[in-house]
Amino acid sequence: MAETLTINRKEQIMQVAARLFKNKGYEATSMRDIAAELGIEAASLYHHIKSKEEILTAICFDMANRFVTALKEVNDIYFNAEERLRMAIQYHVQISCDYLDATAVFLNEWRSLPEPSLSEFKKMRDSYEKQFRIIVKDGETEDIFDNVDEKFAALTILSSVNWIHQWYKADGNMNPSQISKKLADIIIGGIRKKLITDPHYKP
Amino acid sequence: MAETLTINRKEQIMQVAARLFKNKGYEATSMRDIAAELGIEAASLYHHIKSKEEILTAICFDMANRFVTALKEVNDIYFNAEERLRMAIQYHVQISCDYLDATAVFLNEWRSLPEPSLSEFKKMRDSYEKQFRIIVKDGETEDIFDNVDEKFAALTILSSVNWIHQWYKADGNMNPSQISKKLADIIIGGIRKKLITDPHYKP
DNA sequence: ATTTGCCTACCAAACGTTAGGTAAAATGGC
DNA sequence: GCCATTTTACCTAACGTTTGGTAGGCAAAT
Repeated sequence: MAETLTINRKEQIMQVAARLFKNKGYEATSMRDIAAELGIEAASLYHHIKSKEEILTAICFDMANRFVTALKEVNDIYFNAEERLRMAIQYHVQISCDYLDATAVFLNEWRSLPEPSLSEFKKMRDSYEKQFRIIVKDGETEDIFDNVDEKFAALTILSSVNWIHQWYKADGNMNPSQISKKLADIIIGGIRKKLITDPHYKP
Repeated sequence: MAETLTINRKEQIMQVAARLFKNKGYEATSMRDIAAELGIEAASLYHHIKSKEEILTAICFDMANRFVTALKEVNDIYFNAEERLRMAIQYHVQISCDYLDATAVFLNEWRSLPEPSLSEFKKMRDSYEKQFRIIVKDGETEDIFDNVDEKFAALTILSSVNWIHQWYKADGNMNPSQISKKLADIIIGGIRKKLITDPHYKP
């Protein structure tokens, strides 16, 4: 979550919670843990938030909306499949790096969402994944991508980008733009149509 | 875990626990949950196992050893980097599919391991990842792989194979061998050296 | 005077686990 | 095969601790 000069207590709670949820897991993080990080008592958190579940729900749906909105933008601005895929990966990587903690929570802790949020979340996630499938399918139609199983390709793409929260460091030697370019190169290189004149190519 | 005709109670506990840990998470799964699945009382579990943590530790280290052993075999049997990488992916995929529940626990629940198991686990995991890096590096030396950042490539490879537990179904339309071949094709296709005669290639 | 944001005290429920007991199964001697 | 003894695998009851959360109070800020 983006840093501002002064943030209110609720926002502090969300940020600390996201960090602790990422590192320990939602279930293993107590309200007393969160409060201690903020230098207050657990009961005081309830002045600002309704419940522990409210925190998790907010983090997960905030991230879901970011990813969905970014992908919509990609589809609105770009037209050919390779560009869309590159940009989709780039946006996804950028958001993941900008919101590392919340992304980790989004990816790993949704199982603890209460119903009906859980079902709703799964729908959003499935819809997001389907968009990647459509892009791959369009690439095949445009004769630029191999005839891969587009569900498989989409899952592979998403799985490779969804691990960044485990190793990315803002002060590391790769920035989000470089990461997304390298990732896109590998993935797109892997699903792009090959010519038989390529002596390294084995069908 | 492989199915045998009759398994003892301890093995039943491990299997049920792995399934529940995968679906609900370790922390959110109580001993009463596990016992209920087996039709007994939670206190009865302690006749067969020492503690909840013992279950998690056993699952995680059992899987770690499987992956490590398989990779060692790959390195002993195969010699060129592409073959090693293909086989490493194949073994990894096969094990993941054979032990879906335990793999998910291995990948997602290690954070709850007690010390010193946690530190030991991280070492094993880092060592396993380093082996993938060596394979990629060797491929560059053999002039078959692009000059990619081998840490990045290894992480990308592992991230793409480590999502299978989320969507693989034994009765689906792809078996582990097909999955590993497709995955290896995409990944290796993505990191393989390209010729400038390839008209689709943009440096 | 009212609002805000914290505190302390407390609650009911849930947790992993221990201890003692008992019935059924297994074992070994005859 | 029978029987006494031992072992096994469960049960109930209970423990100490932790959890998410409520309620009332108070001091500082508005």
